[in-house]
Parts: sequence; structure tokens; C-alpha cells
Amino acid sequence: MRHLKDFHYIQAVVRAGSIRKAAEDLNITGSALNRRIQHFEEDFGTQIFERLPRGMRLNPAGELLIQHFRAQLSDLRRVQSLVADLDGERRGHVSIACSQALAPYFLPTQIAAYRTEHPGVTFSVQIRDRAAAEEDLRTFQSDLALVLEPAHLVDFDILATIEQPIHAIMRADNPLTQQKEVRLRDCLDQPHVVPGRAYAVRHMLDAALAGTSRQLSAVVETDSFDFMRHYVEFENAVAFQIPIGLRLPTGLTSRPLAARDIAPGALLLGQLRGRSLPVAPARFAQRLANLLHDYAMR
Amino acid sequence: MRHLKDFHYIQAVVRAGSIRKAAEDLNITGSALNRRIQHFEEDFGTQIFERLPRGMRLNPAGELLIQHFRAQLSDLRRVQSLVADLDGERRGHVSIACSQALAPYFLPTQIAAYRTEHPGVTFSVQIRDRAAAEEDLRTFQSDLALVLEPAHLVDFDILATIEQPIHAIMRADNPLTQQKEVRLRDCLDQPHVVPGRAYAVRHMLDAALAGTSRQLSAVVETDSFDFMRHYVEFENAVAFQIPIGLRLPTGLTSRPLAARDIAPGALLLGQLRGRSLPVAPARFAQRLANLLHDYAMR
DNA sequence: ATAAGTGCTGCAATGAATGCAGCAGTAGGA
DNA sequence: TCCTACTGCTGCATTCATTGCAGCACTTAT
Repeated sequence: MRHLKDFHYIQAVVRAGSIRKAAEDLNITGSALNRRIQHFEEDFGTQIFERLPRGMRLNPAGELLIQHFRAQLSDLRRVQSLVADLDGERRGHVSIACSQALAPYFLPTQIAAYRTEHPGVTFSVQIRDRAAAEEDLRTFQSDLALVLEPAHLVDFDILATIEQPIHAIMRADNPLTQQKEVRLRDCLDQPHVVPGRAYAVRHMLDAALAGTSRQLSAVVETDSFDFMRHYVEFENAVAFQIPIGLRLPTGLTSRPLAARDIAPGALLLGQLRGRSLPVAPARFAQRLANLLHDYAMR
Repeated sequence: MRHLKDFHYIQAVVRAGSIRKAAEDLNITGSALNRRIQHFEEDFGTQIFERLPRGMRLNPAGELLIQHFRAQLSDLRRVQSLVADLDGERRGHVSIACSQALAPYFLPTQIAAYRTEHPGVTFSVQIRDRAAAEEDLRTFQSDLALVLEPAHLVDFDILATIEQPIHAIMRADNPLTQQKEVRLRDCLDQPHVVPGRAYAVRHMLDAALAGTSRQLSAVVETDSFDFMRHYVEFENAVAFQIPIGLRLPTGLTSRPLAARDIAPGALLLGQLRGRSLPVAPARFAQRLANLLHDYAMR
């Protein structure tokens, strides 16, 4: 859209940190970009950048403005999708930020199922830890977030929620498998692999152990849930995961951790508070919400 | 703002009904305006106007778009007022659509009181009947509506509400003044003046009389509440008004109508649902809401 | 001290938006 | 039925805003 060109220019400067770098990204000269920004500031009424010796940085007014622009762009997409709907096109795009646990199994099946009914709808899936997922919503980079134990919940509108007890993942020949549910201390007695600090499962483990005499002594700490799941196949260790993301190969199995050791985590589906989602994201969110609701009921 | 010029052009065409008339209003030629609109439609992706032999009219996509633009403009104003607040300017503008009853006394005192604390804030007050007030909110022409018994309440966010029994206004020597509250039928036995059908007081009178054997037989029906109030001074008649708008000259007095004859009306303060108001309107609304709340308590 | 980076500005060239005149078409009145 | 008045639209020349180039003043890191 032509009338949002200034916004793209401003955003490029924000990203690049300087006019000249941004100008290169935009395939224009620095002077042209410089003047556009000066013009914009002039009829906006205030400076929106701090001029530093090493480049440009948004000032508070600029932060407010760019947030406005993002909201505006998002609303324009919504209107365009409404118009497309009017024309009977049934197209659209859904952008989701989700916890890593949802990536291998849960989301692919849901998206594939949705696309059989609405083949015109495309998706983008960003794997984000619990803080980054919320930031993605705030910056309009994602329409929806499906995330375990989000960090702040400010500006986060909860569309659905289910409880997810943490499961211990181990080989089928592990002695712990003889019990219906396992104690956390028994897991810690075995070699165990845990996610990095940014992840909710790790956060819950840390919280459960705070104030106890036990502590984690992980043989591997990793950012990859995939790695953890596969590692257990090669060393007889214990990994941790939420059940909704699980579909274990033969030879591996899982048992829930005792609720008195570690409280179940909340898996939340949410959007940016106050935002009107375009048609496709709204419908997909509705579908996910129903599914999670049924999942919680059964 | 430069990047909203297309919007102003489109809105001018909507208002004028044809490109050439709109072009005249905008002091440009029809061809320029025509091409801008064609360009816009091109990169928006769809036609926005129906081309009729007698001019242009918005199609459904255009209706959606113009609503988006209005919201965008409103949000831009909000951001600008936030920025002004950042600069410590404390300026702003508040636009209110209100029932006629609030115009002579209630709103002037409130606005004046607010302006003693915030002299940089300016106001505009539109007198609107109950349907038009809501339409004003919907089209972003007013930030707030203070209106008796609104008609539809769709997209209307209620910020405060108080009950207002209808009062009969009459001369101090009227025999009805001997009672604490008066019956509607006794009022109808006297010459009476009533507002036009668009107004809430009239609507409530009609509703109260529906299904009874009595009916209005007004000696004067008028759009002016001022007229009604003054008319009573010259003919010994009865007029109707809500108490919050009343401040009677000596010689006139008022008595509430019996609640069993006619239910009190709801005076609502509201804004457009989902809209974030700029600083000044939000603060003034807060002040009004508090005031109405106290008013209801006493 | 040098080099590399920053934002900014004067001048000329490019390209987009505008104005003018005229076309084709429809609606309503004599 | 013709005529007038209105509609949206378009080719061409012009105007004006936007851009690119080169260079300035300045800061920081080597």
C-alpha cells in the first residue's frame, strides 16, 4: 500500500539503526531516505528519532508511533481479508508463535486438517520461547500465540487454556515405567536432560525444586526439544515434555510427574488484547479453542 | 498527515457523490482525483466505488475501508495526544455528542470546570438525538456520547449510567405542585408540550401510554427543549424534562412523574466499543463517570 | 592522525501527479 | 426525439515533488 511507504522506511531505519544502512536495504540513497524522514517528522509535529553520533534510535514518541503503524497495518490486512471474503475468495494467512513442544506433532496435524477445508489459507509458524511469543504478538508479527506458561500476560487475551502436567520421557525398559506416575526425585536420580532457562518446562522444573534440597544436574541442557527426545533413545536417561506435543516412537514411553511434586502447566492460546483478527486467524483460533476445550473435557 | 491524503479524497467523493463535485471541493481537477482513486483501488486490490451513471457510491468493500480509515485517523490523533502529553503540553480536544437536555446547564458547567484545570483542552459539543449520537460515535465524529435512552447500543461501550425519572415542568402556581410526585394522567388533563418523536423523553412518554386509553394531545410539539421550558412561562401548561438538565427560573418548578406511570430513563455515557480514546477524552470521560456515579449515590 | 562511520544539504535530473481538453455514455426535460 | 447537463474516463503537455550525486561537519574507533 502506497500510503504506508513512510512506515516501511521508518521501520527499515529502526531495524538497520542508521539511515545509510537502511537506505541500502531499501535500494535508495541516504539523502532521499533522510529527507523523507525529515518530512514525516515535520508534518507529524515532533521528532521520532534520537540522532546519535552512531546512528538513529526511536525516541518515546517514535515508539508510540511505530506501535500505531503496526496496529494500522494489521487492521488493513483484516479489512483486506474481509473484502476477500466478500468476494468469496476464502483466502488468508495465519501467523502463529508457538512453544517448541507444539511444533513436531500438534500444530502440523491441526494446520493440515484446517487446510483440507480451506486450501486458500496459508500459515507461518514461529517457534518462540514463552517471552518471545508474547513479544511477537505485541509487534504484530504473529496473529496467535500457543504457548506454555507465558511470562507476563500483559496485553495477552486468553482464547483457550488447558492444563498440561509434565511427563517424564524414557526408554520402555526404564524401571520408572512400572509406576503409573513418577516422582520428580526419582527422575533426578537418573541421568536427565533439560531445556534451557528460557523454556517453560525448565521454568516449572526450577520452580518445583526451589526450596527443596534437590537440584537439577542435567547431563545435557539444550534448546532443542527434538534433541532431548532423541537423546533418550541413546542413553538411558529421562527427558521432560508436555503430553500434547508427544508422539513417541516404539521403545520410548512417558509417565506423568506426580502433581504433588510439580503443578501442571497452563497451555494458553492467545492473541494481542484489543486486536481484531482477520478472518482466517480468527477462524483457526476458534477451531483451536474448541479443540483444546474438548481435549480438556475428555 | 500526508499519507492520509487518499483517505480525504475518498471521503470527499463519498460526501459529494461524484468525482467532479468532490474535485471542486478539494480545489483540484476531476481528472487528478479520478486517477488517484483509480490508483488507490489498483493497489488496494478491489473496486471501492460503484460507478453509477449519476456518480459514485461506496460498495461494501468501500464501507469496510472507510471505517478502517476512520479508526486509523482516530488512533493517530490518540497517538499525537499521547506524544503531546509526553512533551508536557497537556493539550487535546474532546468531542461530545449529547442529548439536548444536557446542553443548557449540565455540560457547560462540567466543561468549564474541567477547563479550569486543563486550559489547553478544547471541546466540541454536538446536540444529537438518541440515534444520531450513536451514529456519531460509529463514524468517529464524536469521542463520547452522553445520551438518554440510546436506541440501539450496538458498538456502544457504556462508561457510566444513571437513572433519570422524567419531571413535569410547570408554573409555581399550578395545582399539581401541591403533590410530591404527579401522575401522568393529571399532566395530560392539562395543556402540555412535548418533544418530537426522535427524542428520548417523547419515546418514553409514548411507551408509557401505549396500551392505555389515554394519549398525548400536545398543544405544541417541538424539537427545542428550550422552547418547551420557556413556553410554560407563558401558558400555564406542562412540559417534560429530565432533572439533570434542569435549572428552573423562579416562577417555574418541577415534580417527578410517578414511577408506576413511567419508568425512569437511563442516561448513558458511552464511547465506541473497542476504541482507545486519546488522553483528553479519556480523562474527561473518567471525570464524568465519577460525577455520574456520585450523582447516583447521593 | 587516519579511516570509517554518522546525519545533513545544495544542485541537477528524473519521474510521478496534475491540469486541460475532449471522448463516450446515461438521465431527464422540452 | 433531440438536447442539455451531468457522469467517469483518458491522451498530452506541464508542473512540482522526489531522488541521486557529491560534499560538508562531526564523532568514534583504530
